Amino acid sequence: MIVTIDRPLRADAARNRSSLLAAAAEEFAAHGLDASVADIARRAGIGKGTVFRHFPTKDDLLAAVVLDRIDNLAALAQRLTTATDPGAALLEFMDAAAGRQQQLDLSFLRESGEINARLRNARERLFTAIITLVTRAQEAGAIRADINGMDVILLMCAPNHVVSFVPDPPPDLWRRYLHIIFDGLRPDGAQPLPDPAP
Amino acid sequence: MIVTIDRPLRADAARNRSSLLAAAAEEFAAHGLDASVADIARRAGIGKGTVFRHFPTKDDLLAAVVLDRIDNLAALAQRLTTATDPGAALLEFMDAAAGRQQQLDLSFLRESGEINARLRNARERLFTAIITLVTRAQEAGAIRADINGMDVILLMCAPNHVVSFVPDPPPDLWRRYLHIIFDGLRPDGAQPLPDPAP
DNA sequence: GCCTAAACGGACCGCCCGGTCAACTTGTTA
DNA sequence: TAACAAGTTGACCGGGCGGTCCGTTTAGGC
Repeated sequence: MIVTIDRPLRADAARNRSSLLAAAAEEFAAHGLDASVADIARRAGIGKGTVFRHFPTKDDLLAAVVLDRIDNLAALAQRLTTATDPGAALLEFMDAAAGRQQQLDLSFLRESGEINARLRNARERLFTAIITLVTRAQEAGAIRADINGMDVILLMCAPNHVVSFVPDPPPDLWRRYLHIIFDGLRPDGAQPLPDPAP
Repeated sequence: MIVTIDRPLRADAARNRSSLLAAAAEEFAAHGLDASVADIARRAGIGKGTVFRHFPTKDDLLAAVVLDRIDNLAALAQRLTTATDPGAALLEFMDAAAGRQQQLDLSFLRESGEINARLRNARERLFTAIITLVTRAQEAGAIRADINGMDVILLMCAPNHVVSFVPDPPPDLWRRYLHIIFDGLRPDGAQPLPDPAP
């Protein structure tokens, strides 16, 4: 068992840590998981060794970036569970979720393993909040009944991915596809879905 | 200028070439662009050097695999342009397109550069066939008017990508998401899309 | 201002990858 | 069946990656 005493970070270390996280977020957004640690370090203006002092592994660094985003999303989702218009609330949530590069996050959704407890915890918060969001929207008749929290999680990431293939995407193009997908969730169509939700 | 005389391949070379292509398709499907040439060669039961004799570059090998798929898709799309029910035809096409791993293909859709002429040609055929498919479906009132051929191309790849994040996906789960997305293309919703098509 | 532990940084390591090459094997043709 | 071109192969190369290490710098309590 490893015992770590959380003494406060030295001022310069704290500064470096935050610019490192910012740089990592940008670099991962730009190059996906292939972003190199050396590039991240360069962008943050620190040495490569310093990166590994803060995060023992590239994966740990990625996890920290993702935790940040999942945390924010979970907070937003929880806030929206009390909105007056449940349909609009769900749309707003998916809009916020799709607006950022989420590919990385998704790959962490399935890791059931030994990721750090905070991440697993944040994921749990996010999941349950989304489920309430979905349930309320269904009760309000805003979306079809045979939809899942998982469906929403999966679909909200599609727009960004899809847009990533067009050469010079207008910055809001993803909204177009989110809109289409959200329309697909509406109860109008009424034909049952061919497969059960995961 | 390089002049190549197309003499017929030796029997063993032809055999190797086709098992190489099959192995490459499987390996790319399993590991994406990160599939290593060595693994592909091993799966095909040939030496790594042989791979590079048939295709001077890993990218050329990928292009050959993709060409195959694009060709098939284009043929299907052309066949469907004369179907009696244009709405069903478009759905059938998207179904066939989504049913296979298309991520690779998409990345080639945007390469305007110096990819080989056959590939560019097949892509062109695919594009125009899809556009007719979409136009006919619109004239039949099966899908909304503010949709593009490009929209269809982009969206038809989303289901597979989305499903790739669920741990042990049932083999037909992608159909669920294709269905949702296709419902989003239906004219019922009627609210105009927030952004113009690419 | 001094001292020490904390933090830093970049040279360095081993690994894996795409791609090359020259020695070897094999299909083909007369 | 002989002889040659076509094809095969795996050792090898250079480069880039994640990760390590140790000499150097620096923040902050006294």
